[in-house]
Amino acid sequence: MSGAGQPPQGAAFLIAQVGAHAAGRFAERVEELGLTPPEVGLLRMIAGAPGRSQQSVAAYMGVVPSRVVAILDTLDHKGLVERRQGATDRRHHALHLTDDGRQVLMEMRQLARAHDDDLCAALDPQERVQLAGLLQRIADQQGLTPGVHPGYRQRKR
Amino acid sequence: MSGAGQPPQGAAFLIAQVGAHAAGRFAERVEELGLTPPEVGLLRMIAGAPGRSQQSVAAYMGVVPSRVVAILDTLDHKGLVERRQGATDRRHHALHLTDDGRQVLMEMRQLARAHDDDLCAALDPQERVQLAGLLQRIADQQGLTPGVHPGYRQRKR
DNA sequence: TATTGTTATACTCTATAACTATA
DNA sequence: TATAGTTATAGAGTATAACAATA
Repeated sequence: MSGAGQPPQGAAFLIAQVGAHAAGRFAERVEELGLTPPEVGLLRMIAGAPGRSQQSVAAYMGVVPSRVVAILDTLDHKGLVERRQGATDRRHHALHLTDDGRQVLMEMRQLARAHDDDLCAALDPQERVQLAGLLQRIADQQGLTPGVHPGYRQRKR
Repeated sequence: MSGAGQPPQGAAFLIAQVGAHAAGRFAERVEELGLTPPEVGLLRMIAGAPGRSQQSVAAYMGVVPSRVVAILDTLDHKGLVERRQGATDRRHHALHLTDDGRQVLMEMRQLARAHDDDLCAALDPQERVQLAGLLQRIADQQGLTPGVHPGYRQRKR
C-alpha cells in the first residue's frame, strides 16, 4: 500500500517506464485489429518502402532473417502482404502490401492517433510538441533508426 | 539503406522507441554488475521498503508471486538479499538487503546516473528537467506506480 | 562457393497450476 | 478452509544453426 519512498526518478527511468507502458497499451489496441506489434512494424516498413527483399527488411529492423519469415507468414496468411518472386533473381522476394493490407494500415494509423491522444492526455498541444522534440533529439543523438522500435531486436555482440 | 519515408513520428511512438532503447542500454550496463533488470527492480523495491513480504512485493510490482520467488532465488544465491522468517506468522518472509546488497545498490545507483547522462547527452540540464517533468505528468495521469517498470509485468485481463 | 529464404531446434522469460507448510 | 511461499509445467517470443534453391 505504501510507496517505496524513493527519490524522484531520473529522466532515463521515466522514459523506460512510460515507454514500456505505451508499448503495452499499443499492443492491446492493435490486438483489436488482429495484429501484434511486430506485425504492425513490418507492415509500416513495407508500406514505407515497397519492393524490398526480406534480407533488407531484416537488416533495417535489426532482426534475424528467420524472424521476418515468421512474421511475414502470419501477415501473408491474413492476406495483408504478398511476396513477389524477383524476375532477375528468383531467390529474392519483393515485399508488397495487398489492398487489404493498405486498408488495415489506414485503420492502424487512425488507432495510433487515438493512442497518442490518450497517452498524452496530461499535456496541452504545445507541451506535446515540446516532448516529441526532446525525444526526437535523444533518438537522433543515440543513433536510433527512424520508425524502428528496438523492442523486438536482435541481441547485440 | 534508404529511410522508410514515413511522416514524423508521434510522441507515443517516440516514447516507446526511446524507452525500449533506454531499457536495453540499462540492461547492458547492469549486466556488468552481474544483475538483470528485474533483479535491480526488486533490489530497489526492498531497499525502499525493507521487511515487506513476497506477496506484498509481488502485488506492488504487478507480477505473480512465483516470479518473485525466482528473482529472489538468484539474489539470495548472490548473497544480496535475505528472507527472514516471520516471528508471529512463520509463513511470512520479511525481505531485507544484506551488506553486500546495499553495496551493490550503491554501485547500481552510480551506474544509473551515468546511464542517465549518456541517454540525455543531447539535452542541456534545463531541457532534461523539462523532459522529466513532462514524462512524470504522463506517468501520473496514466496511473503508473512510481518506481515500477511495467516491462516485466503480469499480462492484463 | 556465396546468397536468399526456409525449417528445425533451443533458449529465455513469464504465467498458470499444483503442492507444502503454516495458520 | 485460507494464505505464504514453492515447485512443476507450459506457452510465447526470439535467436541459432542446418538446409534447399538459386546464383
